[in-house]
Amino acid sequence: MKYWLFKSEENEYPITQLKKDKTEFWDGVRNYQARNFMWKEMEKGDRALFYHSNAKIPGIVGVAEVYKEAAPDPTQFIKKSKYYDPKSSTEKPRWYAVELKYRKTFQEKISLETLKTMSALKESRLLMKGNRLSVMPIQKAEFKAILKKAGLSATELKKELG
DNA sequence: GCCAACGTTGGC
DNA sequence: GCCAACGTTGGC
Repeated sequence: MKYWLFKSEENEYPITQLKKDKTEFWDGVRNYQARNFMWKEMEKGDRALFYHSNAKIPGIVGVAEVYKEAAPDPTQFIKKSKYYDPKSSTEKPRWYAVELKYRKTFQEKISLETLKTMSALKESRLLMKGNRLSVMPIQKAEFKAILKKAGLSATELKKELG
């Protein structure tokens, strides 16, 4: 079981939408590192923190899981799509994405400001300067510390940790 | 809306 | 393979 963090712009695709949709194919990622995490490393059942970026108060708002392992992102083939990539082909797709499944919304958002105060996250990739990755790995201990901060009960914590 | 910090592209 | 120009991300 691996742990991840997915960023989503709050005004584009908030967690409330994922909750409604239940599952969502995470298309539109056009960064090789982020793609490789999804394509090469993610497995069904992996847990993911859901982060709202470009929000008034950016922060982690809940938990999702990898529901389906990576498949070619169809938007790369659609000329009219803003995610269209003329250098990609169906024979050799360039972009892959996983499907996420909603799990849980925190009672309260854990703001970026709060995250910065957590000693468990001192080494975290999320807080590293200039980090712009929209999909990134999270250490199990970091994931756990965040769930604790979110006020999950021992039972819930165990369930979300998997 | 600004801008720092990247990542990508393409000419050479 | 270098690097300038350009595009994007995301906090503020």
